[in-house]
Amino acid sequence: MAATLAPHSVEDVLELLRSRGGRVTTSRRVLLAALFEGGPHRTAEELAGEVQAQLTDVHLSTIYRNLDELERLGVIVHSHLGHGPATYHLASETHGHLVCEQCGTMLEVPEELFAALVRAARATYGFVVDARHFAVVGRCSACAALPARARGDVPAASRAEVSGSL
Amino acid sequence: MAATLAPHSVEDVLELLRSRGGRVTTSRRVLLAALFEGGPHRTAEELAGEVQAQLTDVHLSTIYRNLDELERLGVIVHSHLGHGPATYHLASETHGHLVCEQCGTMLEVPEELFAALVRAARATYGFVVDARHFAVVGRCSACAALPARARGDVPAASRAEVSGSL
DNA sequence: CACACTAATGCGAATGGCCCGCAACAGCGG
DNA sequence: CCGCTGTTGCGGGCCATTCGCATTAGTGTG
Repeated sequence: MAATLAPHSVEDVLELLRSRGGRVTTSRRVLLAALFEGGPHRTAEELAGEVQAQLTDVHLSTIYRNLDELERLGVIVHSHLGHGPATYHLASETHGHLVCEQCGTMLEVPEELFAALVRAARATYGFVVDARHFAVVGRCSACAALPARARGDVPAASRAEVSGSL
Repeated sequence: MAATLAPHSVEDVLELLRSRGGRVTTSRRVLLAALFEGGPHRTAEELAGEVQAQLTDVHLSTIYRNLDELERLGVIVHSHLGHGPATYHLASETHGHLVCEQCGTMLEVPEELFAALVRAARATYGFVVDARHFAVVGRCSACAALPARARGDVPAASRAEVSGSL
């Protein structure tokens, strides 16, 4: 709910913002443009980079504040993939994540994959699952094929390559 | 190896440790005792507290290093519940977590709850899910009943009370 | 049982991700 | 054009975790 504010154009969001007593600033406009144009899964820092490409003086903390605000408005959502920084994306582009804890590859998966879990959690515990917020970790098909507990031999060097070649 | 090292007594683990070229130190002994005796879901800092109650000079970084080591051996597992610090518990006491992002309450749930997801992920993507490592977030029955948009009004003050009254 | 070899530790400092307080600034309604 | 108040830049702070390094202490061996 929250009234399904999800699909918006930049202008729509700005208007929503204004209607809530917020103000339309350049940094917000640019941040929104970045969110709407670029791919999903960008970290605050990446987004900051994109914004700063056009507006050199935008401070990281402003990015965080604006991301928070947008999230409060229901426009975007952030997820924690693996151990690294959170990633942000439009609420309308929502999906689940499977992250390989061995090689760092990330798979985006449709929310339906979680349907049974969502149903069971609600039925059994009255708990409404938000399958998008935290990634589901495990091992991807390639790594799963390796000798099971090779983990000891392969330190977490992988982490550097989060999200593989996506 | 590779093999179900999960259920151990303190001594078993120490022996495993030694057999891998590791050394049995007092801090490890005490840390293991804490892990075996106390409840699940303790953070590194909490564990450090318990260890230091008996061995005043154990440094936090030693706790982290030992926890890492134990995890590498497959003796313990750590999970990320909500946004706070990670929690550690014995691999044998494994279960999933549902964390309410509104009030912070945590539910421990049997792994079966994830059975369908695990099956689907493997069937569709060849991905082997580890449902324990990251919590599944959402809203608990109480919070789900509230007007959906209360989020903006209730800052994340909740985090302090993680794990509610369990 | 002493020794050497090297794992483990204490310590402090650093890192990374994120948030805060404050004073200056800038939308927006009037 | 003004003033009210939301926003921003900036710098510093905080928390969880990690690192480097010199020192200490398990261990198998002789």
